[in-house]
Amino acid sequence: MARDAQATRERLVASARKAFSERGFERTTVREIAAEAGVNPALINRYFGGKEQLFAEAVSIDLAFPDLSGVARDRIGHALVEHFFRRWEGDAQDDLLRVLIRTAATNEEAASRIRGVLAEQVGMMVARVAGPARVCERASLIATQILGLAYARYVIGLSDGDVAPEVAIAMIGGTVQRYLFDELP
Amino acid sequence: MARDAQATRERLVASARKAFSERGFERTTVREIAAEAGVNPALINRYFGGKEQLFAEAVSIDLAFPDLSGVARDRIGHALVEHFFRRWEGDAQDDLLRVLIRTAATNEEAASRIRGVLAEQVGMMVARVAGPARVCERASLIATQILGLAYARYVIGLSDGDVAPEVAIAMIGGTVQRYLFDELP
DNA sequence: TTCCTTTGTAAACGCTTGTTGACTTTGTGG
DNA sequence: CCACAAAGTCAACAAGCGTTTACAAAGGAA
Repeated sequence: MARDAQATRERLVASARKAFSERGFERTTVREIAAEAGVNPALINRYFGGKEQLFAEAVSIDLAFPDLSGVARDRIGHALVEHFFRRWEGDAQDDLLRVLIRTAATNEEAASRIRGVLAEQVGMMVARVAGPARVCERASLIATQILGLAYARYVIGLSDGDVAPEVAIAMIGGTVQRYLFDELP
Repeated sequence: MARDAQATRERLVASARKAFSERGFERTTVREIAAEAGVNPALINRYFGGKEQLFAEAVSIDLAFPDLSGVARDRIGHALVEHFFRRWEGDAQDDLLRVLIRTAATNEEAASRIRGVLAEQVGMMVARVAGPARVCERASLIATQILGLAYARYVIGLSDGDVAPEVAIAMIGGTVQRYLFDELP
């Protein structure tokens, strides 16, 4: 080995995540990514094959749902919303959900990725806490609310002044709670 | 007058709306827009000054909230969600909210436009039906849910199979109802 | 040391983009 | 009829993009 190729790969992936999360896929240039990583743009092609493949590699998301077994049944919705808020408050500039939400707007690959996360991770969580009945519908309903919250905060730019975290956790938590457990028509 | 410049302008705006709503701002080219309108790309610069200005002119949105005076107080949320569904079911390919949601992801001008609509139109509606107290918070909460619904359907591509309209109207209508009238913490 | 693979750079390529300025067509008022 | 302004076309521009190709530095093995 010479001059640690592994490390440069990882720096490129990190720069890519940051750039994609700030500007989305189309507005981000490989030249920017390479510059931020301190290397030559050509390396992106050498290591990943191109911009598309770098994106695919940079964006693999894990919602990391918390352990809900110790949470009272009537507080699960609130716990989930609180989980996302905690995740977002930490200034992880490269938060992958943010990358995807921004990028999915004009990128089918990213949209498909979100559908996958929805079906697998959210669906799994719903099945675990609320049982197997109508999992897909409940997961989709929850997704409309959580994606909307993320979109409003990080794309539209609504601030804590517009939706204070404690208000959001209380009210939106109640909504998720309903989507989890209320009887569907 | 010769060869109706007014009509050409309007055809360009219509093509622009359609293109922006399908592909967002960056992915749409002035050449596409002009081709769809059946004219030369140079006319976009002649009439609007450039792509940015065409976008600004093409996107001026009116949510067109229905008259809610005849709706029972405990059904207002449902009526609102139903209103949006009706709006979206009609295959208005050039629906402006769709344009904005897609474009705002990477375009600050569009994001700012949504903030404006939120503050003015949604805020106004909330004030009218629920009174002046904490209008901004209620409007923001409603926005997270409605934007999320639109995002899920038109960006992520969730279908009626994932969230059937009647289920969505019932459940999400209930949510909007809570955001309008429930006591906030 | 010498060789040779790995890691990185430099410069250019081909393409598409938004935009521009000069030109042509068209309808109409004098 | 005929000029003339309005409406539209055409071809080219400069800039930026992702990508490729050829070449230089680096370091371990022989």
